[in-house]
Amino acid sequence: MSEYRTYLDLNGNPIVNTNKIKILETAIDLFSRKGYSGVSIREITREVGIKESSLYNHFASKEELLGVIFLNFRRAIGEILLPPEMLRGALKQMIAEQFLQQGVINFKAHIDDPINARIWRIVTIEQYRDPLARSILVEDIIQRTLSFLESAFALMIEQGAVKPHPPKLLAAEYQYPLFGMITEYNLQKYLDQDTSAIEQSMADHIEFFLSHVRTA
Amino acid sequence: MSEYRTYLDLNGNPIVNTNKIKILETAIDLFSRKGYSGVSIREITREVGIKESSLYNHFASKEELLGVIFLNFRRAIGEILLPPEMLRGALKQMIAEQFLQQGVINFKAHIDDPINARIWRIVTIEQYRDPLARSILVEDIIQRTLSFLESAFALMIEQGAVKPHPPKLLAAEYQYPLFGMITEYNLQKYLDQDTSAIEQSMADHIEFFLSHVRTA
DNA sequence: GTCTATACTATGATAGAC
DNA sequence: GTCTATCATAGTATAGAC
Repeated sequence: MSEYRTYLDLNGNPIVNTNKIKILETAIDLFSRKGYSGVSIREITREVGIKESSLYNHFASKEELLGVIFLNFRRAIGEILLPPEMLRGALKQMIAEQFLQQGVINFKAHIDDPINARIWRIVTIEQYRDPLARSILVEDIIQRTLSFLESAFALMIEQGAVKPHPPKLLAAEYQYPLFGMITEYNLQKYLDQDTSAIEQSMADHIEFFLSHVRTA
Repeated sequence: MSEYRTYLDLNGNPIVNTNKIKILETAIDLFSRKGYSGVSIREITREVGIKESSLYNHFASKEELLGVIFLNFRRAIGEILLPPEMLRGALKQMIAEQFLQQGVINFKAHIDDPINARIWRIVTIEQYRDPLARSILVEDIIQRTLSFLESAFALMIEQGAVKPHPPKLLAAEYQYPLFGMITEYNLQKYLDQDTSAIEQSMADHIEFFLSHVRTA
């Protein structure tokens, strides 16, 4: 259990009760391995060391438990990308290469947190069953990243750092390979396998991409 | 229900019984929307119009039912790619562009079949819970496609059609974006949404990729 | 906030008649 | 091959004592 992470409840208040945090993190672990429907309240509470009925003192239902997990994941995702209003300033201080590499560093910091990695897997598993999981995947992850990058590439073109391709195309060409590789990275971490090959692929991709689009 | 598709059982024999086929296709539909653990034998048999006990005349267990689904998906996946021994011949008759576009056509024919699209989703959902789903995803889909493309690009370089980048890098640069886009395509089809934008992205990607690697 | 006790439903699976 | 009947277990959730 991660000792110092803070979770918020559905009202936006920090969760302080130790057992409530234990329930959350146990559920995150089990859901990420077996899926929401594959895990029972009994199994969660057995692992936490409390009775089933005690769980309902903290969460109104199994579904609310998942809702709280997703709420907190949305917060964590929000921290991966720079706020759009800081984009122009950041690009003045960094060359394109640095900017994109910093993006990968930010992302790695996010996904190398075991809790985040687990919830990322829950989102993948539940995307067809649960509209909330789906909206996190589509809106908070895919669309938000692509539109952020579209703005970034538009600015890089404006600065003359990148050849004048349509920014949307550049965003797609840059990011879609990373989405695919992240999926594989996350699966390999789950299996405790070596991730150096796929990490190298990510670095190779950025280099390949930049070698074809940068003006220098 | 698709009337003319043939399924094989675990012994490799064709399944002829109508109800057994109905069970399979109902399970494929329900598993793809709710996940394996989210669907009960009762729900499947209710939809088929038989009693629970009758299902066990066709499948020894719920797990065997999923196993038969996956077995048949492996067969279907096998038909997407050209047999490796036909690669050299095909590349003599087609230019690189035609070859890659034919690949996308083959793949679209596969994934536009509703049954295949559903099982593709089941594989995604079950990849962390079920080793068989995982091996289909990793070995039959990802690794097989990448190593096929690696051979293809090596031949294209040999023919002078493509610039001499490492074939493995070319395969990754070409295919990973498509994996990401396919995931999105499959989700949009599931939601009955318009897929023209993501299809255009696939076409744009191939054009962008080729414009940077082809020698002509 | 946690417990015991309990309600009630849903689950995967089987036995045996037809 | 399908049915009725049944089983044992596991599922979510609640009431009320401490």
